[in-house]
Amino acid sequence: MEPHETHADLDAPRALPALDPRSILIFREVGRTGSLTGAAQVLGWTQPAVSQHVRRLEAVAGVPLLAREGRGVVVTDAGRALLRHADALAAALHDAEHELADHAHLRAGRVRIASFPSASATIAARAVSDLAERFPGIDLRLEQLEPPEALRALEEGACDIAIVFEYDDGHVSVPADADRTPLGVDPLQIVLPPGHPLTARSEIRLDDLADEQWVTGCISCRKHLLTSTSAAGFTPDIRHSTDDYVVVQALVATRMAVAVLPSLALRASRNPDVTVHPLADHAPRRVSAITRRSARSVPSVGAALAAIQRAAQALERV
Amino acid sequence: MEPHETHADLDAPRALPALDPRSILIFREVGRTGSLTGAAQVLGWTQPAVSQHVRRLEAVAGVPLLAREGRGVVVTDAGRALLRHADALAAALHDAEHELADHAHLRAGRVRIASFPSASATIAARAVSDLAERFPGIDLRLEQLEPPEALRALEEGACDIAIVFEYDDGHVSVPADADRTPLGVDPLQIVLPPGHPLTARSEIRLDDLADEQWVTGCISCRKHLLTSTSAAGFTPDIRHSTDDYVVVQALVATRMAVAVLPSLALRASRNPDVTVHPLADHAPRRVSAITRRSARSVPSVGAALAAIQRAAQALERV
DNA sequence: AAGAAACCAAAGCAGTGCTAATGAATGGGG
DNA sequence: CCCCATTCATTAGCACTGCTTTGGTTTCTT
Repeated sequence: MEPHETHADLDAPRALPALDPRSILIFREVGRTGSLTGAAQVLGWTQPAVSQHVRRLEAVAGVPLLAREGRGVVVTDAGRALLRHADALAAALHDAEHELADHAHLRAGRVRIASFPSASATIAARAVSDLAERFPGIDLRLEQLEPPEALRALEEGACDIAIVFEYDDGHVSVPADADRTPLGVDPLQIVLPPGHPLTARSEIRLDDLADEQWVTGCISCRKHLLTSTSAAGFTPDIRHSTDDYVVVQALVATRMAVAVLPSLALRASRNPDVTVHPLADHAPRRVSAITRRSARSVPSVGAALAAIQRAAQALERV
Repeated sequence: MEPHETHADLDAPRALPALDPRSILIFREVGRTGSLTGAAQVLGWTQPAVSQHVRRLEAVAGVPLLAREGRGVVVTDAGRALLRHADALAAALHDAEHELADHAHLRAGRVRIASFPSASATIAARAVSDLAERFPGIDLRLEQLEPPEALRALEEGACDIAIVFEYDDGHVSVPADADRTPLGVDPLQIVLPPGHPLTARSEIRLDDLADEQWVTGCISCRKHLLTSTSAAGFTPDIRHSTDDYVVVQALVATRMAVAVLPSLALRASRNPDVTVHPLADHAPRRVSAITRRSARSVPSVGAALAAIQRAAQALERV
C-alpha cells in the first residue's frame, strides 16, 4: 500500500531524523576548532560529552566523521560533507531565533484593527501613529467596520482588535473566548443649528426636541434614538438618514434638521456652523476594545492594545 | 584580550541555540497537521509530549506560536515565521542524512590511491575499473609514486591507499598508525634477448649472468640487484639504467643488455622479442597495500581495498 | 625520558523528556 | 437541545538520555 507521492501522507508515521540536530551543531564546533577538546571548551562542556555526540553521529551515519590521528582528530570526507550541511542548519536556526526575537521585541509583527468610523478618526488614528513611531517594524492595518461586522471579523480571525461601542440597551454579542478592554464612555450630544431657540437653554432634554425634524446616524444609533425617544414619550420625525457624521452636521448647519451625535464623532470633525449641547438624562455609549483571549499575549497585539488605551485616555482628558 | 572580529574567536563560549532544533521539527509537524494531536500521531508520541515541546519553544521565544482556539489550535504570525525556517532546517537535515547515506552506501566518497608503476598498470588499473563500474559515485584518483613517496603521501594525508613493494632486505618504513594488507609476492624474472645461449637452460641462476652487460630498473630494484649479485659473488656490468620497464625490455630485445624484471612489470607490458625465465634461488618482492588504520572504516576506502585485493588475487591465479 | 596534550572507556547520577491519567472546554450529531 | 466525541492543558511519575568524573592509552614535545 504505497500512498501517492502527490498529496503528502499526513497519517504516515514520520519519525524525526535519525541524525540529532544538536549533535550536528556540536560536530560543527569540532570542525571549527579542529579538536574535541576545543569544541568542549567552546561549548562549556567536558571532552567526553562531545566525544559521545560525535560517536552517536557516526553510529547513525555509518561513516566515520573524524579520523583519529594519534593526538588530535582530522575531519574525514564524510565529515566535511556534514559540516557543509551543518552550516546551513545553523544558519536556519540562527535566522529563526532572530525572527522570533523580532516578534518578541516588537521589531516585527502584524496587528489588524477594526474600528467604527468615529473611533477610527480619533482613538485608532492616534494609536496607530503612536505605534508606528515607536515600533516601525510592526505591520499595522486599520479597517473601518461597524461593531457587528468588526466582531465577526474578530471571530473569523480577520482582525486582532475590534474597537466597538454599545448602548446600555443593545448588547454587542462578544465571542466566547474574547476579552473586553473598556476604553471609556462616549456621551451623546445634541447638535443644533446656529440660532436655534434651545441654544440659550442651560440644559436640554430629549423631549424638548419632540417637534423637530431629525437626521439620524448609523443603524444602531438610529435604533437607540428610537428607543430613547419612545421612553421620552414621542416619535421623532426622521427626515434624513446617513452614517456619515460630517453629512449629519452639514444638514444641521443648513437648518434642515437637529441631531444627536456621540462626542467622538464631534471630536473627529466639528462643523463650525452648529452648536453642541450635552444631552441630559441620557446614558452614554460605552466604547471598548475586544481581543481574542489568546491574542493578548502576542507582543504586537498587546502593544497595540496598550496604545489604544493610551489614546482613549488622552482623548477623555481633554 | 578582545580578539579581532576578522578571525572567528574560537575560545569564546558559544552556547548552543536556545531554540531546540528537535522542538522546531516537532512544531513543524504541528504546522503540517494543524493540531497537536495530529502531530503526536504522526510522530508516534502522545499529545502532551508535543504540547510540552511547543510550550518550551514559546517560553524561549517569548512569543506565542499557537493560538488556542477552543477545540484545536491556530498557528500565529510568529509561528508561521518559525515554520518557514523550520522547513529550511528540515531540508538541511534531510540533505545531510542523504549525503551521509551516500557515503555509507558507496554512492559517494573519494579514494586516492598511490601505486608504483607496474602495479598501477595491473592491480590498480583493474581495481579502479572494477570500482568505477560497481560504484560510479566514488571519486577515484590514482597517482603513480614509488613506495617511499607513496608512504610519505599516505603520512601527509595526500592519499588513502599506498600500494608498495619491498624486498626482504630493504624494509619500507610504514607509518605507525598504518595497516598492511598483503597483496601477494611478485617473483623476479630474468629477461634475455632472443637466441641468447641461456634460453635453452631449464634453470638460470644469477651468477650465470656474471659476464653480461646489464640494464637496471628503478632505484630500489637496482639496489636490490647489487645486493643480490654481491651475494652471488660478482658485480654486474651495468650499462643502462631506466625506471621504465618498456625501455628495459626494448634494450634487451635489441641485444644491448640482459635484465631482471618483476613479473608485474612483464604483466603490464611484454615485449614479444624477449624471453623470460624464472630466477632460481631468489626471494620475490612482496607487494602490499598500506592504509591509515582510521581510514579502513571509511566505506569507500574499504571497498577500494577489497577491490585491490581481488585484483591482486585474480592476477596471481593466472 | 618524562611530562603534557588529546582522545577513549566505563561508571555514576541528575535532569530531561516521555507516558499515563485526569480535567476542561468546545463543537458536532442524534 | 443535550450528550458525546474531540482536542488541549495539567500533573505526577518514571525511564533513559546525556553529562560528569575518573582513569588509561597514545603521541608529541622538551
